[in-house]
Amino acid sequence: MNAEPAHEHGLEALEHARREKLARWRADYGVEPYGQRVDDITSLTDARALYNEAAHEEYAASAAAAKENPDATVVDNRPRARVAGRCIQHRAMGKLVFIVLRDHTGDLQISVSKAAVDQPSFKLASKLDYGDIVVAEGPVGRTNKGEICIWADRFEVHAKNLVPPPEKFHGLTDAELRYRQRYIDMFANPQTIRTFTMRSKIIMHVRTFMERRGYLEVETPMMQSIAGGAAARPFITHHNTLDMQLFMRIATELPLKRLLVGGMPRVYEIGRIFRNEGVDRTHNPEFTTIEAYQAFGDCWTMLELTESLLHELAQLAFQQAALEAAPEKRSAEGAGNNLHMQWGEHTVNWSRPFARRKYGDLFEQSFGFPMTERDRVRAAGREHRIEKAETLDHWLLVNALYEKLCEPAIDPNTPTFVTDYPSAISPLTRPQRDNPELCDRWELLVAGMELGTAYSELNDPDIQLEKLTQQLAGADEEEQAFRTLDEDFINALKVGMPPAGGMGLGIDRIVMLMTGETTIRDVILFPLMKPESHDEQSQ
RNA sequence: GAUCGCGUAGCUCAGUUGGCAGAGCAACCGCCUUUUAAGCGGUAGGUCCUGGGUUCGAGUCCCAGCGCGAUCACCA
Repeated sequence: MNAEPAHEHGLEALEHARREKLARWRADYGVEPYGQRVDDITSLTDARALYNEAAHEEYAASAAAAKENPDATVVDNRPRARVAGRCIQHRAMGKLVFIVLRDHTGDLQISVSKAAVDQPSFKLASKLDYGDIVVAEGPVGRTNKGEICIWADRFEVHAKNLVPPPEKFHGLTDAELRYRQRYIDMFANPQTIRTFTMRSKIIMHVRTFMERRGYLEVETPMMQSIAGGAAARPFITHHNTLDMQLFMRIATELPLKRLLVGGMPRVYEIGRIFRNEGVDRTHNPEFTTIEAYQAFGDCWTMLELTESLLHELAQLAFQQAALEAAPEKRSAEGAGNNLHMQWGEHTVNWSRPFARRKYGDLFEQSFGFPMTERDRVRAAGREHRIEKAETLDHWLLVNALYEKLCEPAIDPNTPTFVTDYPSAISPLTRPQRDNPELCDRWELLVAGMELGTAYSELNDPDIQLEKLTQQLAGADEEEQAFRTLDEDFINALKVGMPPAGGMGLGIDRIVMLMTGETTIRDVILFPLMKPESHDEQSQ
């Protein structure tokens, strides 16, 4: 054997050891540890379910009899399975090796006996590394201790692991490494695949729900020359041959409304949007929303739609939690309409109907006077040290106070629609006929998170132009760099948009609530990370 | 951006009043046909995040920086 180069240490030495093993396997046994197509693989969970007690007993008895009397025949009617998985535990006991494999469905033990396979296979099995990907085949039986186990008579390595895997009991807990090397996190922490499987099921359910309701799914541009529909800072990019500045979209709202103008009665888009803002437990720069628009609906149409959708998703999550029984992450109780789901410190009650509270009532409840009393609002602004309390527009000040005191006062355990928003902070919403200071808009709050918003859409081009112009006038120097009046949108309204209800929901936050994950990074496969620093280059 | 916490072997973590750098797992060699985080014997593995300072002596104390996390602010 080659002497290990003296300069290698740590990670390099560990990889070197595995490369040497790989070379030995090729040279000594003629095996190729990077395998190829294998058909008819049974998942580990399905293979476990094949276990047949009677067949096992019959086999065990006849094998014991055959030991006493060499003439007796061994009866083996145990079901057979071909499985594949990554080695996550390895216990070699001389002439018998126990290996625990893991796949996307779960874990299963296999055992390789020296007597049952050819010599190369046994050598591979006994020298297998944690992290290697294996194909094995044999009868499904059990061990003396009762563990269901495949007694392999075929054993192959189909991918060699060269990178030392995380510690097998504690797994990978370092949050940064979990996100940077998600492919390791996924096999080290089975919850990760469960969460993203649930995410997929939720999105699929949203699509079938919207289809049932007669909505058409559409795709609109992610790269736009004007980033409209929200007030966030956009990411800026550039098209080379057209020498043109482009923005990544910050909302899907304005293109979708153009589709209402064009004559699509019900449209929705599920897609990624991009906001150049801070990163924290509930914000990732790119995230997924659903926006839906229904001609001749209003914000109450959207309320019913949203409440139904979320209630169905909660039922789906409830069933899933019951199936998985992953009590450390998730506990859910109830049946039918009675759905309580734990999320962090909270227990969210998804029973219908959700709560409805008027914005103004919440304000008055917190401050003891109506939000329309300008002098008292100004005084409250000073008292609660709102930034620029002296000069801020009345309604912006109301909203600052609302967000500081009223929003946190909403019961986090009860999904709550806050309705009747001030028009002044809702530039795309139609003012109420009998009280234009308020508008038909709601926001949905669950567990302290804003889950979404909906409007009765403003379809009067003149009022819309006035509101957008007003908003632009209030923009500071930095904002003016990326805010432009979308004249074509105004033109579309001039062509005529039917009255409509529109709604937007944050898919990632919904997935958080339904899976019990309290960090948005745990429901986004590859959350945005700073590049890893290389000390030689920085500084 | 502010505050707090953390940064020690591939992973998970100890490290006392400032006094020789530690454990378990993983790796390597050996033994073992029913293990369950297998066990037993042996070997190897360290820029204690980086830079400065105090000190006879710093993983430990001080300063600055970097990275990560949490909370807050920002995000209609």
